[in-house]
This record gives sequence, C-alpha cells and structure tokens, in this order.
Amino acid sequence: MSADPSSRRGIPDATVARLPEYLRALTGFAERGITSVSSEELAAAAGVRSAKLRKDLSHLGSYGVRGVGYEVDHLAYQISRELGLTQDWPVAIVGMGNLGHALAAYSGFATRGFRVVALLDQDCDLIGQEIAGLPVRPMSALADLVAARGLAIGVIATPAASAQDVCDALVDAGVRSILNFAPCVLAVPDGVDVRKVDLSTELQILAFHEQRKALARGSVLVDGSLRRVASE
Amino acid sequence: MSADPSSRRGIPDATVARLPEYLRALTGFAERGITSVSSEELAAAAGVRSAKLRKDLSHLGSYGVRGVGYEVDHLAYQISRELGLTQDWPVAIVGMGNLGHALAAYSGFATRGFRVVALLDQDCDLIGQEIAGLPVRPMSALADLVAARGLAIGVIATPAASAQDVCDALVDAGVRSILNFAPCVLAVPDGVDVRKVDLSTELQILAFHEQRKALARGSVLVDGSLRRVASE
DNA sequence: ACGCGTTTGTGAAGGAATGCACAAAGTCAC
DNA sequence: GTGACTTTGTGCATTCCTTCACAAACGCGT
Repeated sequence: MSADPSSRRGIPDATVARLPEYLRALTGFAERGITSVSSEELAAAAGVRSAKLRKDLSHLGSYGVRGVGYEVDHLAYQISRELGLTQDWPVAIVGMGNLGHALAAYSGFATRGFRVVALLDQDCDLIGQEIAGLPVRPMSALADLVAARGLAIGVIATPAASAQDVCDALVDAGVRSILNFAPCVLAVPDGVDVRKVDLSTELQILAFHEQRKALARGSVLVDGSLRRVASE
Repeated sequence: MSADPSSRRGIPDATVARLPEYLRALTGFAERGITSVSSEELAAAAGVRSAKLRKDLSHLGSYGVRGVGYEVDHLAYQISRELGLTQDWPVAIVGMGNLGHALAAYSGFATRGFRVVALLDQDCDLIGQEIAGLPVRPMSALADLVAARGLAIGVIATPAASAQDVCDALVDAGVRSILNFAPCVLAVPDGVDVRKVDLSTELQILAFHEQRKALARGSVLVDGSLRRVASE
C-alpha cells in the first residue's frame, strides 16, 4: 500500500548488485544498536557515494524520512523483501572437492535465508560420506530434490570439464538459477540465470592494475618482466 | 613498433574484466590444436557478442587479419602481456579456514603466472602446519615476504571481523593489490586496489531474479513467502 | 504557528558501455 | 593481376549508469 508496485518494475541490474552490500551495512548498524542512519552514513559503510545510494533506494520505494534519514530495521526489511530473502531458498552444491567442501561449511549462506539442503557428487567414493552434517548424494537425487524440497538454486563447484554436464542435469531437473565456480562458460536455455564467480579472473584483473601502477612508478618492461629503473 | 603504445592508455574497466575470459577461451582453442579463430567463434566461446569482442580487442592494438581472423597463440600472448601475466606474481593467502584451505589448493592460480608463496594465519595452533605443501606462517612474516619475495598481491580469506586488521597489515608491509573474500568493505589508502568476491552476494542476486521469475510465472507473495496460485 | 536547519528524492547533465552497420583491408581462386 | 568473398576495425546511435544540484519535505525549537 505504501509503495507503488507498478513503479518498481525493472530495478537496474547495477542497483540489484549493490543491494546485498547495503543490507550487510544495515545489519552492522543494527548490531551496534543504531536505529537510524542518513544516506551519507550508510553510503560510507557500503563504500559508495550517497547520491548513488539514494538513487538506488529510490527504485524500491520511498522509505526514508527527509531531514532524518532511514530507519535501520525497516529499510533492512524492505531490501530483504525485494531481494527475496524473506523466504528461504533451498540450495544444492554439486562437486565436493576443496571448494565444494569450503562452500558446504560456509556460514555466510545460512545467514541470509539460504539453506544448503544437499551435497552432490558423481564420484562413487565420496557418496555416503558426511560433510558439514550432510551426506553426499549422487546426481540422480536431483529430480527428487526439486520436487520434494523445492530446490531452486544450484551451485557448481566441479572442475571445468564436468561443469556443462552438471549444468545440463540441473536444468533438466528444473533448477533455473545457477552459481558457477567452474572456470568456463555455461550454455543454458532461456529463462535460466547463471552467475559466475571466477577466482583466477579476479587475480588477473588485479595483476593488470598492479602492472599499471608499477609502470607508472617508473619501472620498465624487459622481456615481459618488470624491472625497476634506477630512479635517482 | 606494431602497436602504438600511446594509443592504448586507458583500457576501459569493462574490457579489462573480460580479457581473462577471452584468454581462457583462446587457451581452449590452442589445446584443441586450433591455430586461427574468427571474432565470431571466439566470442561464442567467451559468451559475448562478436562486435563487443572486436571493440575490446581493438583497445590493445590491431592483432587480427581482415578476412582471416586472429592467430590463437599470438592473440593469447598479447592479452597475457596486457594483463601482466608474462611475469609471475607472488601471492600470499591470509586466513587458513575452510576457504583459505581451498584457495591454497586451487590449481587455477598457478596456471596463470600466480604463485602462492606463503600462507599466513594469526592462530598459533595453525602456524607450522603444512597445507598444500606450504607451511603456515605468522603475520609477522609479511614484511620479509614483500622485501625478499617481491610479494605484491594479498588474498584475504579471514572472517569479516579480522579482515580490516589483516588488510592494514598487508598495506603496511607494502602490498598494493588485495583480493578480499571477507564479507565487508575495506578501507585502504589511495594507490591500493581491492577487489571483493562475496559468495553470499552472488546468491542474493540470484534469489532476486529467481523471485522475479516465480512472480512472473503467476505465483504470489503471502507474508513474504511465494505461494503458487492455482493457474487453470 | 512558523521559520530554520537538515536530509531525502529526483530531474537533468554528463560519461561509459553496448550494439549496429559498413568501409577498409586482407585472402584465395583462377 | 583481378575480382569475389570474408572478416576486421570503427564511427555513430542508443542505452545504461553515475554524478550533480536543488526543490520538496520533514522535525524541532521557540
């Protein structure tokens, strides 16, 4: 009733990507007993400019009070609702290598309505083992998980070589949102969302900027390696 | 001589972020013995449009041949050089929890010129233990690592509560590029780059789109939970 | 009741990234 | 050598995102 539902169709992707950060910042304020924040304070905590924050929030409605700021709990709830975190999301992790192990134990998932309901692997030796309190199950369990547990999100933590097969199996079972940690591009039909997290990509981007800073500082490239030039 | 060095100052961030993906696609072609690709083929393998790929590549020079395409090895080398991957980058991982463990063992780092030279933790019980062939060392080893090993990139895999302290220690030691896995915003002085990877943020973005798809499909929100509406 | 100081929400401007469409530049067959 | 064919590199239009700047809206003290 307060917000106009028809006006908030189409929140920009860039905004959606920042909402989780705002939410985390708000949680931090709430934990310290702060009940009200200005856009300036919240923006600083989230690492953005206040104008950007205000424009982002304006896409979900008008939840601030002019001259005062935002009520922490209320804004946190509104963002949670917009992101779909007021319901819980059953998640399955596929691929129980080092990374899958770490993800299964990662506490950050549970804190936001995400519930890891199954760990899957195609390696027969692993199946049946218990990791972080859950048994490792075979890929054939997928269809049942979607039907019985409402599984909606799949996390792929396998090597790149098997990622596409796993992805196909997830899609066949009815999973339409996939988080891919394997370093490869996945082909999916329309209506399926894939987000990719690539650890080595991030390092490469850092290396680019690091090289750039080194060059600016007066080093020079010799045979593709940085050599410091005698400066003074 | 071939490329004009003055013209390639300022490669757009969006382009830099895609270069690693192009490089991976090229590596894939090379492994299959393919020596030449068109922008169309490479774009398909990298999951982008060919026009975007060509514009991206045009920022680093003119390495294609009209009517033919790109020579796989040569283009891969040029991208590697631009990203700074022709030299090797000593990396230290701080925080040997589940995630740090997985990162230490992650093979994707080594394949691109990144060399994990040290694992650090502040937990006395962990120090001295060997993980993935490297001993866990105390934070006090940092200064020496920068001086003696040329450490340039730090990876933070600690809980959020200690991330800022670890970050400060890295910056004090002279590290100017940081990859942060802790779910928090880091404050750093000018000249230091931080990239953040947040597993839970990615899931939240997926949840947003998943909720949106469910609503479009005809479900309805009741008390913040999705309920399927009798459709026909 | 009223004016003052504060902070939001938002039009408008500016900048960045994307997609289109085609001329320029190359190969290849003959 | 020449012409047909292919594919790159890029100017232009468009869309998306960010930043600026300010009017509108609120609380508070008097």
